[in-house]
Amino acid sequence: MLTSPPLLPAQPDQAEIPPAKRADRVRARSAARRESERLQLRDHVLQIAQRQLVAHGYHRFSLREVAEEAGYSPTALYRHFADRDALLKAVCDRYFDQFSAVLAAADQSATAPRARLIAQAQAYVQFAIDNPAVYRLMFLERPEMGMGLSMEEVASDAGFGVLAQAVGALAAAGGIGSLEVPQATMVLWAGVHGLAAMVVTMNLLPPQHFLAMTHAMSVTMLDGLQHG
Amino acid sequence: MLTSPPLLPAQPDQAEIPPAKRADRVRARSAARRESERLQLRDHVLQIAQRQLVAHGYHRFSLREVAEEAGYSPTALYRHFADRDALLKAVCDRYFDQFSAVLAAADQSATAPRARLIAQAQAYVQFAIDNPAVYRLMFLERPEMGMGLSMEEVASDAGFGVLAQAVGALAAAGGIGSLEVPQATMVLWAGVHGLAAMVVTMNLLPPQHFLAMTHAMSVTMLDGLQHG
DNA sequence: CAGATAAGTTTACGGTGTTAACATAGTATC
DNA sequence: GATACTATGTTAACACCGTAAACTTATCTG
Repeated sequence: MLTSPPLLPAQPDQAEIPPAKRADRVRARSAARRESERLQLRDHVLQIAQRQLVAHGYHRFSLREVAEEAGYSPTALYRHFADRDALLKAVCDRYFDQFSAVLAAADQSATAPRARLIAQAQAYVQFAIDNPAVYRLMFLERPEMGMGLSMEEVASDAGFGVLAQAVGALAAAGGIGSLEVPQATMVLWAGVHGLAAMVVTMNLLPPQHFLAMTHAMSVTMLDGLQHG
Repeated sequence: MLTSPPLLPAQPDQAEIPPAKRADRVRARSAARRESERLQLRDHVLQIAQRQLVAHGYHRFSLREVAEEAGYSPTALYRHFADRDALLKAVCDRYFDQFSAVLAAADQSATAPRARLIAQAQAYVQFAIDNPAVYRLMFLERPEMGMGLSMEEVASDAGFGVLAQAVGALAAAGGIGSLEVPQATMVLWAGVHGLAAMVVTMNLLPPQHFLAMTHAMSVTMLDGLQHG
């Protein structure tokens, strides 16, 4: 919000500002600018990496090719990422945020716990249909790179939180029989994850069928939980 | 079934056998022996490939290293396998037979359809626990190599047949509500597959917990099918 | 015996991730 | 303001990888 900007930026009265403080401010802003440039570059590289991952899949994904498209020498990326897997993990993290948002949106499309969970399941599998290479990277190819997801990582994930909360609401409404909430949560996740994994690793059926099967699986599990 | 074998194999009377026919027999047996040697070598290589796959996983698996351990030059294996993925696919096929046998054995450990299906699920996940790298190769890394499993391949698999038959028996006993048998079969498979996939790609929980969860998931789905 | 066929080797090509040594620009310090 | 330092690149090099082509050698065939 600048007030009636002149053609030339107003020169601050240098006499009123101690030179030392001004130097400090310049230094701070310079550092901030460099940091921002660094982040911008990182973002640029990640965007390219993301597209190449989608295009070629995990094991054709090439660090050198990313560097070339980004306009760097092959080894330049090592200043920003420890190694190939670190770069892919960064792509992964970015998608986890997006995935959580998708699940949260689906969750808010309904109010009854049962309907919320069904909507989540549909959105979950739809995400896998839309981003098969990404889903594989996020959930299936973890052991090929660094390491598999730990329970702590999952528990702190926003998307898992959305699921866990809906299951809690279901339990509060008496929709869960003998199972504990954490177990019911894992069972529901595993069931939908199984369908998603099939979508992204096999050529069994056209995607629409998998959405129908997701519905069937959801209601089957929810019925089973209620009567168990 | 040889009758009282002498110390030395009986020499067939050469005078009574036309030389031409004997030559034919020698030729046939020579071909058979060569074929047998070829299969034996193939088997040997597959055994080594199998161990290295388990040790290193899919994407560290190296054709050259297999050749070295088998005592061949790197390119020799191309006489027996089209390429790296063909070799891995051969390993895969071998394990599919073993997997089917495991499922069939579990199926026969019970008589009631519900109990048969629960036993199958337990054996299924137990197999994944015992052979994580192999399970990944068989079901999760198909797109990285040639191509994903098709519906025809699955339908013709013995293991899937065991499952489908048990689901058919369950339906005959009135254990399935509104779902069709094929859909119920896929839902059950997908659910258990989801747990197995988690076992072999994540570090969420110790394996025993997953066996307990497999039981919980099985009964939940079976209950849901019945009341659906 | 001559020729075809199969199995295996050597050599070579283009690709990969990654390390080490060097260049350079921008910043901090005296 | 010269000097040292740090961040960010580069180039060169290493050790792999899968795979194709040409060559050698043994075996079987007519």
